[in-house]
Amino acid sequence: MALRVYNTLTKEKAEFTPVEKGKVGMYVCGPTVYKPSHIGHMVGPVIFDAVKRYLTYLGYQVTFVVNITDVDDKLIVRAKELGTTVKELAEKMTADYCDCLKRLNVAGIDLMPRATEHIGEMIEMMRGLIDNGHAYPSGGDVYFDVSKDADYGKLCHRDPEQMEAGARVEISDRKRNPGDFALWKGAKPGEPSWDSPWGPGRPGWHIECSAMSMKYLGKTFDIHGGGLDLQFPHHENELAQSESYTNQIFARYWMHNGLLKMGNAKMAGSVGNVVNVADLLKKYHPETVRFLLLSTHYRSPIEYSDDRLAEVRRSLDGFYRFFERYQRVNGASFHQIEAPVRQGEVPADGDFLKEIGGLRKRFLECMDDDFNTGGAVGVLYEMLNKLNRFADDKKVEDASAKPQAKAEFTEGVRIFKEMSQILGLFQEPAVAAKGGDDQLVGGLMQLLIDLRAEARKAKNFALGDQIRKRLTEQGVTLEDRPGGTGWRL
RNA sequence: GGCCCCUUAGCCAAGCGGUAAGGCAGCGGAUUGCAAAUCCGCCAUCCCCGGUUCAAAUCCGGGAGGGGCCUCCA
Repeated sequence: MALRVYNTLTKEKAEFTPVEKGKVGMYVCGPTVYKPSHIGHMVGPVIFDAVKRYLTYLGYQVTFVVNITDVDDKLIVRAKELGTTVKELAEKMTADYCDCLKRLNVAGIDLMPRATEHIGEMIEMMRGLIDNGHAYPSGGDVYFDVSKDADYGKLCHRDPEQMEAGARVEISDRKRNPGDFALWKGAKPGEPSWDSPWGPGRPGWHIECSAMSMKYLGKTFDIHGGGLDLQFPHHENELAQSESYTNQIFARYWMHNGLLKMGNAKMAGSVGNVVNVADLLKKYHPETVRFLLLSTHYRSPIEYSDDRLAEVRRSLDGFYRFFERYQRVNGASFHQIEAPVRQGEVPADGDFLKEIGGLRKRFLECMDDDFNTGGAVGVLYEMLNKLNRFADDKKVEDASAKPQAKAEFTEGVRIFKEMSQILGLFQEPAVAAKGGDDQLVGGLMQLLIDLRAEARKAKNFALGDQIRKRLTEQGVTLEDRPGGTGWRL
């Protein structure tokens, strides 16, 4: 089966074929760095990180670019409020953004170009657009002339005339048409500015993405992604100016992710209901957040709430307990397993591995179908169930377990790991139980477990249960397993 | 006012014409001294009304409810 991708431009799924065989260029719109990142900012990066992982798994060499908008009205206003410079604010907030990405295991971004470092490219592009009649300077500004672009509106499937009807576009006597948008804004006193043939100023919002994406990925590249709310005007304008400039197709596949919802409204700075990533991560492990974002298909809105996060946290427990189980069987951590990337069928002997192989196939089919991570996550749960069942049936934790059974079990776990890596999940121990590494706590726990064991041996269950009950009150759960008693927080 | 999209069990969520994945919660059972963990089983006919089809959650038309965009927004 081949990878199929939904394209906003055509409104349908089509088989994915890159411009250049074996390579993929992917550009995703990043944040305007004027405030700390909220969770909504993480949706795109996490999803496209998974997209890159999967494309890489399929053998493509992927270049993943996320831009940083480091000059803009909001930055100027915010910097003034804080009594700092735009540059300093941008640097600080970019660091925050990068830190959030790192914690959510978004590891695939190759380049993060800054708008302010590409003024030259933008000027060159504007010059070209003015020369070919698609843009015009006006009173120190430069505008894109929408009326000169025959297929303007094709991304959003809108007729420009209809849009203008009830539109509340910025009125300016410098524009020829109300729908025209600024490529360059003439400097006002006190604002950061750069020299240009049209006088000092700064770039408009859309031009940076055209200039930078084409610089790093070429005039025609494969995937352009971003939030659904960026479709218009940002992406429509980006597309219009780029294709007017090069006379070539800009991005071949436009992918738009659904927005995060708080209750029944989207989460956004403009709505004022944002949840800071840094704050959130104080309460929930990053993997819980990543898992939540990948549990839904990327084009659907994602329900966000504290209850939901708590539920995800609970549902993740099954995986984490299984990893502990694996460690009991093999003595090594699940996280150290090397799971090679294998194309095609995995050779399988025996019903168990055939079953796991079948699930692996289903997982891959989900990903092939427009990166259906939600379906893929479901398959992961099914694998977990099969793995546990096999472990129960064959008693792989017992010393008497057959080496053959243990080997099959281990191979099954490797396949599970191979799949989970594609989603960027379970890469590191997520619940290194608080205090679990602490020698003193470990020693004290062993003491209590030993005392309880003695009480139980003497059939003093009342005392044994009291020890367990009081530990439960402290948030410690005991598990009596064949090989002895374990505990976790 | 215009343009899009969504509606699947108590909650979250796959599904893209062939008779409803998965998770959380709940219930019953195995296991356990009792638990925990794990396993087994149970738990929906897909917002409503029509239509197309041998066959529809899936296609078409209408209705109801919710959301997004048209303005900065991931």
